[in-house]
Amino acid sequence: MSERDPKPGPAPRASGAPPVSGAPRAPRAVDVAAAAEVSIATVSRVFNNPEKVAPAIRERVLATAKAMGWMPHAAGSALARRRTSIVGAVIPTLDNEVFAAQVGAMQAAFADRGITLLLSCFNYDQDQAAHDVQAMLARGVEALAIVGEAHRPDLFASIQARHIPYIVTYSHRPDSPHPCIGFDNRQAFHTIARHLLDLGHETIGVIIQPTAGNDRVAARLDGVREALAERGLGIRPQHLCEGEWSIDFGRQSVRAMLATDPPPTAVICGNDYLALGALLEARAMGLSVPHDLSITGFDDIAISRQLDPPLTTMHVDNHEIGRRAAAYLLACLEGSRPSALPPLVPTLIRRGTTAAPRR
Amino acid sequence: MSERDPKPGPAPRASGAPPVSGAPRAPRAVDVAAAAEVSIATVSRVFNNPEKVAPAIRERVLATAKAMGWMPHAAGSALARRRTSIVGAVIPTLDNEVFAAQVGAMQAAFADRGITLLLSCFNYDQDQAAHDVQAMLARGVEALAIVGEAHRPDLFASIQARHIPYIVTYSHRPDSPHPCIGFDNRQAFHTIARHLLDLGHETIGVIIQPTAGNDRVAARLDGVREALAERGLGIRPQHLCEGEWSIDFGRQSVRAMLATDPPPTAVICGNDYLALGALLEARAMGLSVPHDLSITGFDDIAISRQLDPPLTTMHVDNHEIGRRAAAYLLACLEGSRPSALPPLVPTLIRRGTTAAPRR
DNA sequence: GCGATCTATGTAAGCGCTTACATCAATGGC
DNA sequence: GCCATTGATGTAAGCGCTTACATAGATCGC
Repeated sequence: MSERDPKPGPAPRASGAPPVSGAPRAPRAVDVAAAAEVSIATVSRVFNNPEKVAPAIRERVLATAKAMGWMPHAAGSALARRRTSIVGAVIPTLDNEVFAAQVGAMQAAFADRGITLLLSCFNYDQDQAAHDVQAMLARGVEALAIVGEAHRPDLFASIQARHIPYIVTYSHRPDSPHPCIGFDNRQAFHTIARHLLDLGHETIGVIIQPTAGNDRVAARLDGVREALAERGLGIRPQHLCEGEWSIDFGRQSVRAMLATDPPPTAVICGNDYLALGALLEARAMGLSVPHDLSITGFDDIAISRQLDPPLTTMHVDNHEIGRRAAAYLLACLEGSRPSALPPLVPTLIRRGTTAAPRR
Repeated sequence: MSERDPKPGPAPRASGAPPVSGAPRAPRAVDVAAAAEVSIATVSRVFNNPEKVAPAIRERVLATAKAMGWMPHAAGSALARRRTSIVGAVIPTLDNEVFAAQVGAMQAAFADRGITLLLSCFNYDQDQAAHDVQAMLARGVEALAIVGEAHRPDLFASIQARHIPYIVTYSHRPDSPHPCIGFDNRQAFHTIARHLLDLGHETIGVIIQPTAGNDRVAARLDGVREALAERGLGIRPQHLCEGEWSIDFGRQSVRAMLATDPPPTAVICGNDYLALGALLEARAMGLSVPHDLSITGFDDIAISRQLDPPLTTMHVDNHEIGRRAAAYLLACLEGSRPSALPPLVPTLIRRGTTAAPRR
């Protein structure tokens, strides 16, 4: 057909010639097309619209591709199709089983739809989170799930500028500007505190993660304060320990608290890891739990039920959060505009670490 | 210059015109170039070879890009550059803190070099693993880290066909055909068994993960058998429980074992979760650990040290495995061909759950 | 002061793929 | 039996970016 006038310029790579040296290039669609004696378009159709290709040819192409070990290269198709089939998940850390479970569930849900999950762990560092989101946007993620809403405003701004669907997980505020799937942290801790108050506790300690830059944790503390206030009580400063969640921090906090006068008769912990530490240390100090000290956790991680005594905590179904987040994003990607998501309701699991205070 | 003869065909998108409807398209390099009054090549250089651009222009382009919220789109650059800057990690599950730690460490190491980590959890299913690897290859991963070497042969074959570097983690056999970073599972369990034998135990039970399709676990069992055989001992069938690793399986196994006659005086567990279950159940049954029953774990997960009594186990530095795997792959990507990797040596941590058997 | 050398920038050719449109053969209606 | 359909396949135009090479000033040596 139309001959293009040969211009000076880089000599076109002689595509038929064997590679000059070393590593054999990966096969491309055009190679498969040549080998199967069809056009490149047909090869593409076999993989994207198989019903549009005659069965005989389809099989031949499939066989050829398999023999050559060829699969459509994602970068090329992403470009042509303007769809990367990648979504991103932004979580604080994999070291907490709670987030690992969410990621696992999302990954499974997306994999079913041929969507790849990109993961970022921001280690509770807002700058890291903002940076990671940028990187994900550059990678062309089509949707984003993010733990918590206490992030730099430009993080959300840059997502919104791209008009891609996103969802905040592990948190739920009715008046949040963001779509979110999770539970009401304040309400949950209100429930826990109420449980202890109803048992007759009046001096209640709190061991909690750092509240700065963590909306979920701040809400939890508020929930406790609110419940106590309703009974005319408060948290004494010496009964409030805030620090990195870890079993060790739970241990040292409970030890410090029990050295105060009067000591608390119950301790509310921001998560199960802290509660675990509190429980182990209390027992190591020779206290009887729950009679000398009641302890509550949050999340209901796997070991909590196994402890002696088993931990009273609130159960959160993190796999369900992951699944619902994935379902929401998937729905958005398919064009529907899902309506407000109902919050999950964590349930109080009364086990062996709470009881009425000793008189 | 050379006019191309206008042919019938799709009308070129009037790129200057505002989008006809709805969603504003994401800005492209060409838009930034136009706005900054430079060529598209200069824009690209600003982001890839900034030193080749005059400072004044560089700043102008940077400012324009920022104002427009533009970043080079990964799919486009991957294609042009023939480098995706993606590597894949293939692990059994995130529910085990051991693998979560490896992934976390790798992710951090790669992120430093601008490399994105793609994650797949194959849930101990070999077909899933093979499938996931295919998907990753299609995504253009430039390297791959895979837990264990008990995989379908075509999994390794397809990696090798692509000539991309890979590494097997959490396992180390001197005679493995694959580069690997990990430890000698057989040796490690030989050490554990020896520890118990040296304490005077002769009736030793084993609670272990399914060995089928799991080279690491099979090697562990071999290690125990070998150590016992050296003393003329063996594992009685009723003292060998093989099943899914979970705290509950540890519990029920120990209960079953203790109902046999004679019961074992020590139990070797395939990992800390199983040991945890064994310890909790033994205590719940009123036994004194370690005097009535010695228990060992493997991995040294976070809670193990915190238990009462603290668990005797072997410590494996999984973050280190992740870091080394990442370092190895990074080195390969930079062209060097690192030599054989030395195995890590897990260390026996004698804590409170092992002692001489009661006479 | 003039050609040789550099340096900064622009031009355009792909990277590997998808897909709108063109084409061509086979089919069916009347 | 001929034209309008229909269905299968091919052609070629991008998708957004990088980079080899071309080019045009600026700089420098003698």
